[in-house]
Amino acid sequence: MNSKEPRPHTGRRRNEAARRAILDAALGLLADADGAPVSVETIARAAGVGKQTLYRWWPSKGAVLLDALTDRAAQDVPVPDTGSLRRDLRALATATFRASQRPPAAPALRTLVREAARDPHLADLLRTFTESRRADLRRILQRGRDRGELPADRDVELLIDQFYGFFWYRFLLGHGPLDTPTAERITDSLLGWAGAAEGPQESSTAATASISTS
Amino acid sequence: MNSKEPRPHTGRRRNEAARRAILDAALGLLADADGAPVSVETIARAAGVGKQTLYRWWPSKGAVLLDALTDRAAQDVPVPDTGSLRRDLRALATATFRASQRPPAAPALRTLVREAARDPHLADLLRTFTESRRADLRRILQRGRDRGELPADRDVELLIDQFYGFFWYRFLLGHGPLDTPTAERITDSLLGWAGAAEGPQESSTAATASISTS
DNA sequence: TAGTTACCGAGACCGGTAGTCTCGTCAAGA
DNA sequence: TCTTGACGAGACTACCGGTCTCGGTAACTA
Repeated sequence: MNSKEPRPHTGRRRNEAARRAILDAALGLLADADGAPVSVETIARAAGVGKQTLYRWWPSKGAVLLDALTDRAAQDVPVPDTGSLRRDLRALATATFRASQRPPAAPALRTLVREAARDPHLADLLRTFTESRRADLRRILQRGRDRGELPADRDVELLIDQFYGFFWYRFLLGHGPLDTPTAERITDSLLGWAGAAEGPQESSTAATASISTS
Repeated sequence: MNSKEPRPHTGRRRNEAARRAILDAALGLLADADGAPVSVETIARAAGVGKQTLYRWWPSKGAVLLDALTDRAAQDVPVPDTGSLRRDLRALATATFRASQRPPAAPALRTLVREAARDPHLADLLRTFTESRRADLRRILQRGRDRGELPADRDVELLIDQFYGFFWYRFLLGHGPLDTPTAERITDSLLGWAGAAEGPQESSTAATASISTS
């Protein structure tokens, strides 16, 4: 028949409180146990919920964890558009580093990556997440190139991977700082530490002397 | 008593064939199942060996995997010392990228990192491995700085993390090339793309002129 | 040759996990 | 009141890392 007609919903509705309880419990556990894996049993128990309720709404444990994390940390890193490439990049770096450092994001994200290492489902989700961040940075760089702030022959993909590679490397290994001075230094390193402050720095030789101060 | 005297070895000796069989089986499984986890059972079965034999000689599964990988890929990336920073860095990048791409290293290393994400023991081993690579690069950069090829105010640790961060990011995500042109581009990007090919590109440091000829 | 020692393959076993399935219950609409 | 589907609870399967035990066997010693 015309089963196209979506049969009106009957029966008990989804319990929104349970959804929130699951996400909250997941985020809390992600944040607490730094590095230690978070089990489904633990999440369900902490949320006061049956495992089946969890699997009814999410396809895997990884999906729950990612959902719990992005649920809050979504808009922590806005994409700047100030009209200056260097300022945009510096702002993005600063916001990214800062968001990655303050709890509960830091331990949660670390645990999430560890889980992704053995959960292909979660790995996929995480890949699309990072790809969207890469796309944000790509837009920033291309705007800058259109304005002539970036030489046309610089490899944008290379720059993107240098930035996020640096970030993830330091974030996951945790052997070096990810603070505001670092954000400025990585910006200068990517765009050319010569002529850092402002103005086109061409004529490679000339500008160097003036700025290397800061 | 003088138990200091090491009692001469008695009893059956270690079976070298079993050792090799285990390492070969481990490497083969690491290489075959890209990303898929490798279980101890599988290794033991493939090597025709009891699990206990494996645990008699290695403290954990991760140790076996790392041993299997470094057993062969040890000296694939020699540390260059040509007298030119740019040439050294380019050589290191090229060798690193090349070694990471050719089988069986590539899938095996990827699997190894995934295993390390949930095996703290293996994570430690892998950390010391990467730290030694970082130390190699640090020496190269410091030699270059001593020769005046690198401005004294450039952050060496930042450069190291930019390089290896970029490498691991591309290697693990696999979304961009790690070939020879990329090795040259990342070198130029780190050392300054201006005046990349030849000639001194800045006036600030006098020494630069004399050596960068390559 | 006989005895001792320690490695060998095999596999049972333990604790823990992801995901499935079933049960009796409960809320929302017809 | 009856149907539907979500709910909490937890048993269950399948798998894995790591431990333990077993009978057998190679290498060395007396």
